[in-house]
Amino acid sequence: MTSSASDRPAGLRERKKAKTRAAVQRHALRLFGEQGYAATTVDQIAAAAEISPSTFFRYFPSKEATVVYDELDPVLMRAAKAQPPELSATAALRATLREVFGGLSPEAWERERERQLLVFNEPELRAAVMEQYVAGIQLLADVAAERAGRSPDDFEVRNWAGAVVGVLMSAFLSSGGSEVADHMQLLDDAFAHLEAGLPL
Amino acid sequence: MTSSASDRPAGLRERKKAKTRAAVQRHALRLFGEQGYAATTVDQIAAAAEISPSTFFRYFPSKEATVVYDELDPVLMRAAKAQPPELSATAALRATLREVFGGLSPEAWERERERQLLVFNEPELRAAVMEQYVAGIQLLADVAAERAGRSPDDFEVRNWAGAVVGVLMSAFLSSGGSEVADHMQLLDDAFAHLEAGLPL
DNA sequence: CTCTCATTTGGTAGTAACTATCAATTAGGA
DNA sequence: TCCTAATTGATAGTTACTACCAAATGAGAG
Repeated sequence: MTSSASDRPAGLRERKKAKTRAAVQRHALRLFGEQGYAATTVDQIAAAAEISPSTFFRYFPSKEATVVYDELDPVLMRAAKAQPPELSATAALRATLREVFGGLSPEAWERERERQLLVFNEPELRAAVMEQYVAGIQLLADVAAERAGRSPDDFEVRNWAGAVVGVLMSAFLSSGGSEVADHMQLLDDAFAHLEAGLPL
Repeated sequence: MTSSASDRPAGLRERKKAKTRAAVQRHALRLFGEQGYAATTVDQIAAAAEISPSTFFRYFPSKEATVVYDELDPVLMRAAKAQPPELSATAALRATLREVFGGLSPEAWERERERQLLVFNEPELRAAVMEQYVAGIQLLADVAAERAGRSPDDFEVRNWAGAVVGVLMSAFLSSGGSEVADHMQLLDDAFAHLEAGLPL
């Protein structure tokens, strides 16, 4: 590689690939919504997107991946790292969520909501998304560790990350398909409750 | 059904079924350990247990189920409900875990540890187990709600359950295959940290 | 003990998610 | 314009899982 391919206008090739990828995902989500996840075959998705089934698997490693892929993860990471260091781990997290989700376009929100609705109702997908949450433990632990000047393997750091992810999971499960603003408020309340030691 | 089949010496039929079920699971776990989960086919398991592949699926709904099935869940539930009502939700949980896991036979421990090791190393299985954890949120919320005289849908109750499950997940992930006693101690420390509001 | 009936079993055929591979096409640069 | 490398489509296979039917087998009635 003589020059990084991560910038510049991007050749026709790259643009076409991005477009195909987006089209596949769009048709997949549409078909899942219309017929249900299990009832939709990869062949149908490929046909709708006008590619061969072989090509489908070149763009997505699995049928699940069309739903599970989360474009927000890197954005969240960057926002988290940019929080002022004097904030506590939980406070920084709350600020990050407010920042990223607050700055989301209405269409992005709508897509996100549809995705969640789908994932919520299909057991297979729920399992896949939970894997993402588990990966999230690691990510959160990394960020919190750096902020606190501790190791990501530190017991308390990992414990914090686990509890946070648990709270997120629970919030996600409770609010099957509720309103957006409510959801933000709910998360904020949840973290406040967590910081208070979860009194019942 | 003129009389419940849940007691009495149990006919030859029932005994045979239980034996077959156990044999299938035993061979499955053995093969998974020897060759890895993905590399072991259902046909191999069936052959080892001397049944047909069809019959395998009559005993277990999926290949996953041979590993994921958790015989401890009902025991935990009963122990949790038997805790004195003056304990806080978290204290009751800690007591329950100490009780159930403390009273486990060495063989049961060994089996449990092997299962966890397997699940820990196979992504597919991890996803399946996550589903269990999700179900666990509901169970915990139910028990805690009854104890606190609140609804299982109560926001704080669900939040507590989510955080607890998150802590369990994290502890489970951190300690890939450590010693048993250590694991108990670790869990206890984790819950103490949680009750203190997770200070870093 | 024997006959019958419901349950259990094995086999066959099929579907759908992937994987590996190879030949044909196509974009980009010399 | 031609060469090279990336992208694609098609073909053939594997594996988890389902639906179905026919043979075997345990349980109870006579």
